[in-house]
Amino acid sequence: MPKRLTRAFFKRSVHEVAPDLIGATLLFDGVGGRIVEVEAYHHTDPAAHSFRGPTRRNAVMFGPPGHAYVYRSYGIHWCLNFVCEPKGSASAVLIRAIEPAIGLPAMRRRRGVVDERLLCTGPGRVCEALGITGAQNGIALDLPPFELFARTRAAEVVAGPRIGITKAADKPWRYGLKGSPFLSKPFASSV
DNA sequence: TGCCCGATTAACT
DNA sequence: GTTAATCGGGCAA
Repeated sequence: MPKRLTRAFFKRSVHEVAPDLIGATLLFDGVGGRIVEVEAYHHTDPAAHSFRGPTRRNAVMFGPPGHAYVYRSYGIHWCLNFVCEPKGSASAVLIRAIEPAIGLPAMRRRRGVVDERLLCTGPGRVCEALGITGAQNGIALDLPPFELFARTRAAEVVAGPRIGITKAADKPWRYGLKGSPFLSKPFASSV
């Protein structure tokens, strides 16, 4: 049986937690799969929502680690983050893609597509497939309906520049499972 | 207050 | 390749 991730797992820098999440299993209300792509947003990072201080939207980022930060992107989509580091540091990991494994019918119904590669490849798609909305903003990651399990085997993690940002776009803070067909975009570097 | 832009996606030409 | 959908935050006026 895989080991559950506790709140202590998130009491570290996003730059440690983010690569460790690759290969971990994320379930929401019994639906989900392995995390194959994430991005780290440190509070000193100009691209992070928390960079300019607390607002009503990003308040959860300034709270305790091990909780979900869910925000609306482009006024349309929901994006799921895991808050990291000691309380107040305001750093988080964006969940960008999942390999669908459990609850495929529910994901297909919510997404309105059949192709597995279109179910959870992208931050907005992950939330739609799992049924996550702003209603889940601030809830704990170690309690239902969330279930998180550590990876059972070592994962080959690749890193590269983050997607869809203009500030600090050169920083290689996007992490992925090497060779996964469920990445939202391929990683440039091989080997 | 008003205007521009953004951690996106799907549906166009 | 481009563009619409749609809203919170930052910043100028």
